[in-house]
Amino acid sequence: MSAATQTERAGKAIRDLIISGVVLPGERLAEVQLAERLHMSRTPVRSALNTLSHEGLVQALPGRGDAVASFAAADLRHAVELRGLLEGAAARHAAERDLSVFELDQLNRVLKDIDTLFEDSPSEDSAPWKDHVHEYIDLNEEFHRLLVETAQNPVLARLYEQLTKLPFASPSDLVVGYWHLPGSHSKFVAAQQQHWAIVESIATRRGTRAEFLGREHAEITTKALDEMLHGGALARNLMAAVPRRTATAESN
Amino acid sequence: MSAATQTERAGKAIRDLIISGVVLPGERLAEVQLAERLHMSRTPVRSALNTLSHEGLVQALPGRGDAVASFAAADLRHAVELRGLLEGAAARHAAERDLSVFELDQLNRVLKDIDTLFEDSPSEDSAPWKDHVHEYIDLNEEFHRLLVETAQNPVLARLYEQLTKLPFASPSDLVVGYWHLPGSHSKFVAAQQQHWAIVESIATRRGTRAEFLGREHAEITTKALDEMLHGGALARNLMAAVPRRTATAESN
DNA sequence: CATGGCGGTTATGTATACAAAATTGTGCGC
DNA sequence: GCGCACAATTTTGTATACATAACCGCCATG
Repeated sequence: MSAATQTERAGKAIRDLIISGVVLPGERLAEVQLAERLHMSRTPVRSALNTLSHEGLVQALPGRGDAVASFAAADLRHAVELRGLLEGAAARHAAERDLSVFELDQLNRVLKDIDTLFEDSPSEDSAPWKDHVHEYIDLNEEFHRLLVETAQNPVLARLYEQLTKLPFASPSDLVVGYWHLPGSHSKFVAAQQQHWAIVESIATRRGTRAEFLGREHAEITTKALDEMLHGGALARNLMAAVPRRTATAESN
Repeated sequence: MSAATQTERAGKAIRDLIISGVVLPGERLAEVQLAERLHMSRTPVRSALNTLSHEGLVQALPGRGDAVASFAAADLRHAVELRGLLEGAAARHAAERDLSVFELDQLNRVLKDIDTLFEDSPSEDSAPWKDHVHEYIDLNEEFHRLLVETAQNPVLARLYEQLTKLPFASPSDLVVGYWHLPGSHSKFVAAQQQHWAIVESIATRRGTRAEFLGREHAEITTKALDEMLHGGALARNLMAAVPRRTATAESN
């Protein structure tokens, strides 16, 4: 039907269960229970849980299966900061190596597309602003992906991928929730200016500037994160480590 | 016998097969074949391969099992540089937070122990120098482990762990091969001075200095790595991506 | 009443049989 | 002789049965 293998289906399904908050942080994930719910055998469930534990979404308990991982607010901030660190390193690597005009064009084109988006809605009150969220997310992710790819550093790319597997560390994870908040428009415009500055630094081979711009770029996300945390706009089901019994039966 | 579960045994065994060069980079790792060799069923082998692919030692081929991962010389350098980046971040975090005297004492004590080692053999010609390798490795690893732990940043710690799972990215992976090369003594002494400088920066809350010292500290390893690469002292079985047929039968 | 062992129960760990997919080899047609 | 399709074989993916270890309540005992 949807995915290729049962294991992939299981991974997606369990991830959704966690992110949507159906299962809460700290809660045990029993194989049989999951297998029943997903209408498959324990084998692919087990395999998926193994993968998810490596990705950090579930915590493996030695000899006692797995539980949903829980994160503190500080963890979110740290993850974003680390993404900035890695993207900064990527920007430096890109700046310090010989990159083709094609690669630079790729980066420029994505940023031009984002510019077009903002020209189309120059303020928060503009009509198309609201509808542009997903276009922006796609383009933003494409830019960050390109940036890491352009560094041509497989080890860095791997580490970056592992970090952004966390459901709040990816470049666009918070965008959808922040887009509609008042004052967000200027933040995204500022972020886009940083995008341009990063590419300019890369094009002119200024590695140090590129690195620090990459790090500073993450600060905007951190700011947005803090606003969302204080305003309660962040309905994250991953954070509160509320212990809850397994409770398959609702008899009480 | 040795380990707790078959899966752990499989993981250890396969890792050894790869690191010792029994199986070469790019070579396919068939489950049945491994299961036979390790005298167990496919299930724990499969589980271990899954884990190893997340650690980066084997590469998962979608739908076609796994193959031994291969690394280029540039990958080794990049891994070391990234370790410096993360240790620098850890040092900064440690410097910028309120750490207890106990934590500082722990760091100081490890460094004092390393000092004792060097006082015991002040030059390469000193008698006990050769025998101190493993003591140094233990203490060095303890220091780097403590440094990351002191940052109190679980996301960073996780990322660091994932990076150092690579068999050449860990702080002491190259030490044993470099120890006996001429001129290494001064390098280790210099590294130890950087250790002290890092702890001093942390103690005096100088985060930026701590971070850059952490990054610079990795440069020594990079230097050592280059020497070993040029001198052929690095008998790594992970690097050459020699394609080889599966060849269970040697009939031809 | 607290505690510690004991057995029932449930969960994970492992083996194996079977299904499906991919690879390889082979033969047919051109 | 070359290429393509098809079948044989191998390999991975999945289900299920069994083994083993962890958990939980109970009862005996101090």
